[in-house]
Amino acid sequence: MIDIKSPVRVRFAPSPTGFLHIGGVRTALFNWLFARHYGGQFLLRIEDTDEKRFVPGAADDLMTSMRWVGIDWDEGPDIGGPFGPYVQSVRNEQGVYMPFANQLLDAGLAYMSFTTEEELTQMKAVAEARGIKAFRFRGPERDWPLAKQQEMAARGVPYTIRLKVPSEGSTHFNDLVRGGEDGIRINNNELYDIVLIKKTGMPVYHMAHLVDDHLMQITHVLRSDEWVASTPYHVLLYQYLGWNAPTFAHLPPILRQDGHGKLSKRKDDVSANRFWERGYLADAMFNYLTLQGWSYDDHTEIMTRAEVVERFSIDRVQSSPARWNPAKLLDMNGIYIRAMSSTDVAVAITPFLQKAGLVPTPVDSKTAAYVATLTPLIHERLKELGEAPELLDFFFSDIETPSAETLIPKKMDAQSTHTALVAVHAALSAVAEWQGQEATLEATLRTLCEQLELKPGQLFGAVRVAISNRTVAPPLFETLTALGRERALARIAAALGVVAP
RNA sequence: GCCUCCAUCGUCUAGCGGCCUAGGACGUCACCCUUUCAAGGUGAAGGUCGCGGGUUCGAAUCCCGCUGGAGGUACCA
Repeated sequence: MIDIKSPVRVRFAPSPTGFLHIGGVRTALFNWLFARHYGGQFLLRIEDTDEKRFVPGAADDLMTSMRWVGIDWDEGPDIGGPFGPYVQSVRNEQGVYMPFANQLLDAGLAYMSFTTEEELTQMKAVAEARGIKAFRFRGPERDWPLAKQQEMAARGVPYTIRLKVPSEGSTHFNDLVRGGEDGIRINNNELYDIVLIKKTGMPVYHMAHLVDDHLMQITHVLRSDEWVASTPYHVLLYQYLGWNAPTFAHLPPILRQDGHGKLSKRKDDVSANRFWERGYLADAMFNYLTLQGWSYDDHTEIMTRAEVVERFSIDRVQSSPARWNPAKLLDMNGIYIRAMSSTDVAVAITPFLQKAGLVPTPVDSKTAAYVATLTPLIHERLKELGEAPELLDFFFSDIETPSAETLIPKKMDAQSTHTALVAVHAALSAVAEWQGQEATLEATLRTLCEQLELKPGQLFGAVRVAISNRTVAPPLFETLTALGRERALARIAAALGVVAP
């Protein structure tokens, strides 16, 4: 059992470079769960130090995605907080980072590097040509006196500020989920002098996130697995700055469905907003994501938010990768949909019906009532709310008269189908009031089956196709009454024309 | 290439030295229910616990090697 000291402060710090994808949501979720379980704070910070990849609106989009899944934050760009602002570009404008870079410069733990990117690639190429397997950049200026560096800078030569990484020894850190008891150790000669401040004056991730984590009093860093390789730099930076490092926990990656590589928003259709667009329930997504890299025991899967918060522990976070499994998510979504009341489902599917043009916007009370009567017919058949329009469209709009091919049931021909449908039309016409008379209608058609010596499957099938122009539809008699006597009879009449002799 | 991490049914996972002839879930298949499709019920197939060595009376569980996979190797995060 890992002992976590309260109070904890954790954060999710995405960079606004596009839609938030499922992997990002999972990282945010685990941080949130950690904070809520241990009664600490969870904050959101926007890391927009990459001017080139910045996408306008991405920060808002990502907050929408997080809220959708049910992740709220105690401090953040939109709500502020005692350690704000929570956007790095703004913090940089306020001069948050430079003093610390200067502190390192003064202490001789960082240096101004005048080596250009071109020169660097050149140096790499030369090293490679000479057979040096792994080129680890250490700037020639690292041994210059600070005065000489400042002199160059004063002449207007562009420079970056690089961390002076030791060439010898090793750097070690512990991780709550990986590396075992001994933690992770890396030889310093595997490291290179990373850039802390770009020549534009903008801090790089390593610098910015670390300063912010310290200033914002972050106690635990739960982040994606891809950061373990750069954690040694962070450990070094904490030492150089004289700060205590937070506790690290690197979360397992979510691999693509084929297991080849991490989930990526470019190659995989996994941006969070895609899921609510298709009719995934936030609760289902929450529950599914919870299980990507964490488990409670050997059999419990369906859990409420409160239960997960109560049960979450970092000990049970998996160190091996999870794999994106849409089929499992789909199944879970179905479970959550079935757990809803039909009234709630009716409300939930309405936007999808509107989007499909089946229902007016705003929806009038009469249509809303109709949707409510239709919903029970498809409720348990729904795995994505977005499937509702295709399941219900024939209730809202005219159908194409079915072809003879789809209309004629198994082991029957046009002649017998025609005879059957004529009989159906007559028998059904004889029932004057259909409202609530599903049983009467059923009895009527079953009697007809006996008279015509047909199996229910055959006769019912023909009627189903006649009224819906589809072979798969909701239960027949509920469909009939929901459609209404007049429309249903008209459709049957139209259909029997198709198989007329 | 080098460095780091990871390794149980197709997939997600339980398992932290004897309860394991390895449990659950998704998916797949069969049967039942049944007017189609779902849902529900029952059941089945599916893992020599990546491979090879150790340690131990005893290993999926501990150690070593190998293999495989992932991540990193940017003035991106």
